[in-house]
Amino acid sequence: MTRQPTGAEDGVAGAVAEARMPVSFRTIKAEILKRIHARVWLPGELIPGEEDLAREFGCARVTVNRALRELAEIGIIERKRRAGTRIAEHPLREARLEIPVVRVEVEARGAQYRFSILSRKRMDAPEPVRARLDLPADAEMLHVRCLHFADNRPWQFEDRWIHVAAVPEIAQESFDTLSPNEWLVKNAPFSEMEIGLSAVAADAEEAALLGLERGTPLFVFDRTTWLLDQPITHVRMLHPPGYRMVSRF
Amino acid sequence: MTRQPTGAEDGVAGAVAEARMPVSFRTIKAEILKRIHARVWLPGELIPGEEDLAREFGCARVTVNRALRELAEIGIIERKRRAGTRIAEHPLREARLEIPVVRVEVEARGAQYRFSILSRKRMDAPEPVRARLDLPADAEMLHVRCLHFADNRPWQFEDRWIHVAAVPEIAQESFDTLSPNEWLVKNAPFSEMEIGLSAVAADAEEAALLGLERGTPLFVFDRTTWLLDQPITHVRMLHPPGYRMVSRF
DNA sequence: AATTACGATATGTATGTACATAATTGTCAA
DNA sequence: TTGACAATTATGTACATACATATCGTAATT
Repeated sequence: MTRQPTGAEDGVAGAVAEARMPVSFRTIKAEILKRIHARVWLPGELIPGEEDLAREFGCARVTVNRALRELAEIGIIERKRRAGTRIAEHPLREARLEIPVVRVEVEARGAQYRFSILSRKRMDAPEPVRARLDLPADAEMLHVRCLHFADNRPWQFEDRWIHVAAVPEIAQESFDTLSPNEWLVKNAPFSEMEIGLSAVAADAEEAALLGLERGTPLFVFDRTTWLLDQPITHVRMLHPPGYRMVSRF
Repeated sequence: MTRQPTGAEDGVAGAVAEARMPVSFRTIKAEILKRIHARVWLPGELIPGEEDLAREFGCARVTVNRALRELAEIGIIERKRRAGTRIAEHPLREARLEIPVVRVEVEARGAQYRFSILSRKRMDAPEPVRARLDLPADAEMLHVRCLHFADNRPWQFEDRWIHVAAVPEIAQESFDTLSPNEWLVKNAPFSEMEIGLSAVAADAEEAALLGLERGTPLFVFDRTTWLLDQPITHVRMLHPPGYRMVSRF
């Protein structure tokens, strides 16, 4: 290929003695943050346009654009087409919470993973579950209870309801190699999900299963998923104290 | 944010020969997602290189690059320099957790917000806090404890450590109009953050402050923030039972 | 005065090009 | 066999350029 439509690059030959290191978009991000912090630019204030910044930093506008775009993505600044870029007044930011497969999560800590199915049967879902999934009373549901272990110590108690019609293949699945969690992740793509995080006191059964005293605080992670408006599953996952869900960014 | 319909959405397939509308990186993202969903490309599988995809879509490599970069950012695919791009094995989906200012969060529920500073003094931080912030023992720290109310009922107990050197202006702040939370959000931008979610039993003091029995399960939300490697603050927020952090997407 | 049309302007995105960088692979020597 | 090193290659990023698009302000029109 090797076309050279511009071929310009005229003056270069004789003029430039020192080679300028290209300015990275990272450098620019850092500099912008520094200025915000140093109160050179105050919240709500309009900052110079991309063109100006590019001139100031001695780089291309696209480079400034990328820096500003990424800052806007994490809510540090706000941009509008004709209006320009301004420092966010209320940098309401969002964290991204990674939701791994339980097995991977356990193994990532260097522990040995194991799970055991406590029960698996078709039955009518209780009202709260039906309501969350928005399903009629007679919808065929599969109820699976499963205990996940890390180094043979209870790690998570999973209480799951599956809408059979949405994942018919699950009828044949016995979960003897893959946990319901992993099976669904691999076999049932979803487009929407709602997660809830909270804390509760262990009831008698939960305490017994997790090997804890009744009333022990449990970390609750519940999740409901849909594929294009069709409810797939609702799961409630309980963790013993000490568990910490982390996200860094 | 920053969505726009593009209006393009051309059939792509193959027919369009003349007068090509530029292919948007959005189009490419969508197409890639479609292929993953349709199992054209399976988890773990290597997909064609940027050059090939650019040729296939009839666009510049940079455009494909942007599409793939953004998909990699949300964990859909994984990229390595010499190795190429592959579909993520464990489509560990991630939830976006919005982290509003407490006041806004309370007011959004139609409740009346109020807060009260329990203590505010300079003191050495305990070892765990220092460790998390990666600060030496003699770093000057400000410790602030604050109770947030919704309709006069305790909503959150905030226990915060601030690295004074990172936010010197805080020395003069008395927090009589803005809570530490809101003050920092407005005045101390950060570039990195780590959040942790867990459950604990209320100790005697926490129980007293929140008007609960000792041992009651509390939902814990802790957050540490940095601005370019400089630690800013570490905060631990405790919520009474009933609190549920939700995220839908 | 209210409404509409339009031009100016800042951001948004696509392209071709070039070079940088990381990581795998092949090659050769110890 | 193994370790060092170079060649190869896919991704990562920068640049100049061009055009697209959303808006704001203002002028023209109703």
